[in-house]
Amino acid sequence: MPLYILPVSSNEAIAAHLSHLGDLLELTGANVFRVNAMRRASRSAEGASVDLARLAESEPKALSSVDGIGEGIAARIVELVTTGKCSEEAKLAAQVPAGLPALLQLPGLGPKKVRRLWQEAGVQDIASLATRLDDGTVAGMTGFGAKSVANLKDSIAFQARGIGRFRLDVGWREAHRLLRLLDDQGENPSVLRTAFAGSLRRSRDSIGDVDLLVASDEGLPLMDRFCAAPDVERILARGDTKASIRLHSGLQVDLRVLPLAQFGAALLYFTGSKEHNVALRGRAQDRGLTLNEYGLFPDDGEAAPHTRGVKAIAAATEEEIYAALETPFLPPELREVYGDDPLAAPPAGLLELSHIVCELHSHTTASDGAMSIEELAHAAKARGFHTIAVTDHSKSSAIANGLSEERLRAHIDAIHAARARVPGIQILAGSEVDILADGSLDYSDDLLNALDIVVASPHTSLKQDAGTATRRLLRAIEHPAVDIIGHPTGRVILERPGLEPDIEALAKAAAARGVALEINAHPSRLDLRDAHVRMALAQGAMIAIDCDVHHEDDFDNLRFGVGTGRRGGLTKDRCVNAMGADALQGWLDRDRTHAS
DNA sequence: GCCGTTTTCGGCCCGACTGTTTTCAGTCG
Repeated sequence: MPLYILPVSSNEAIAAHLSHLGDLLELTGANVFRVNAMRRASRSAEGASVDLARLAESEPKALSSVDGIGEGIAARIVELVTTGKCSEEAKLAAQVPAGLPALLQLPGLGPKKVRRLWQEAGVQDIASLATRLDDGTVAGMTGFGAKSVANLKDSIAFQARGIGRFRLDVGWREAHRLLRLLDDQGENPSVLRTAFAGSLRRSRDSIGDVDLLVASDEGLPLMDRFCAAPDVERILARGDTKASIRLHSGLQVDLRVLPLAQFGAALLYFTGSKEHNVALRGRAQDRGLTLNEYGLFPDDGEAAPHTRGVKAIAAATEEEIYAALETPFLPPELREVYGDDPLAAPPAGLLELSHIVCELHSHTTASDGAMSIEELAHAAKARGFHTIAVTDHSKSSAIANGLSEERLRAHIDAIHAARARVPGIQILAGSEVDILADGSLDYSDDLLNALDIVVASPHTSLKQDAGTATRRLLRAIEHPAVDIIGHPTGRVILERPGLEPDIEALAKAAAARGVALEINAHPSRLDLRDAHVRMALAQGAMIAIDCDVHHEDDFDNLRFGVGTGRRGGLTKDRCVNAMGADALQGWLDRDRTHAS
């Protein structure tokens, strides 16, 4: 979709323009390295920890300090931010049919073939491609045979199902199901090790496909088993060491089978990101080495050392490969391109799942949860938590059975009473209070002050413009009763974008007030998202990671929230849920009177 | 278009698989 007429104020919007520009360059036959540079800049913009639009206005020269953005692309960003369009993008868009870039998304079609379909068969968009496939035009072109035609028809039908990316939990579930199937619940002696890689392992907020690795010396039976797995809709590719299937859900799953001795190299390679791999290969080259999916080898100038009996310097584990490259080990979540050094060491004390010792956002049967106060407390205690905050919905969330002021007063008493029945865990009486459209809260100050903890969240009016949303959330942050801003943007992954507030401004105010900004761990939210976490940390804000528990299983979503935090560089000391009981109480007792 | 103790030009990761091909181009990750 051409975006060049929309105002450009967010990093995501800038990234979308650069990506679109990359498509257009590719379709007009530009140098492949220019195209790649544009793609790389787009990804860099998307993950940048600074607000590029603000930088473009205040200090445009600093744009070039972002990895992958040089003078040329910096100038385009300045143009986008100041005029709302990019003249090069507009010029190229005028040369290319508007529906053509969409063809690049069809599996099996790359820039070369799309260009030929456009120039030799007059294909303008997916509809005209379908026509040319049906009337035999495409089958008559050199390089396109009957199989290509059939595959393209399948690709179009698949795309028409509207299946794009998938939520992280879907990938997690399928990855574990298929790996269990392949190793026969751990009983298959030929399976020496299994892992999932790709964006699932990097804990991106959505995934395009699932990558599975199996260490085994007997690949073919595993390929058979994989391709015959329940729920396989179509086998997309199948070789001796690699196969791809599509499930009925539309999710594509790739399997690689390899010797155990090369597992680390393959895991590294297939975990990516692509940019991280490129950076590591560059590091290898600097040291006279060459890195591929089979290992790290001395570079003798010849290709494919693994096929020529060259002994690998490192291959069995990721750790030994990083060590041999004299590069600090990077956990998968940080293998993206951020800032000016993509191979910079991870922050000391990077948050881990085991650091989380309390849950501060949960619901009971009083509003829309499935557990009673006691059941919730027992479930939290069973997870080893020292504190659970009961934060049912406030009165405006009528659809979630939000509590009236009167019901909340009785609920507070019920929570206090439950403390005696569930010893060994602190049960906080709280509320998830709606932040109304104007930034006011859904309960009186008097009632809010009677609570141990207040999570304030936006639930409605999620299409406000950025300025209004920023003012709305700032007002909530500045309310002295508020402790946490819950799912600050209200986005739902793959469904709605949510608010686009000025995260840096919110984080600055939150830092001044001691308010934490939440990473809601539910896989449909992951809100704040990774790039927002980076921005918030840079401004000094504290972060909360909460499961927004409605059902007992929701505690398991913590891994996704922690993954998002780690992607944002979150350390243990900046996460309120990693505080011990005393420190947490100290935070809740902080001075709320000082002005920001 | 970006990048640089091989730095202002000349590189830019590389191997598996597919389909259409008789030796390889294109796509994908």
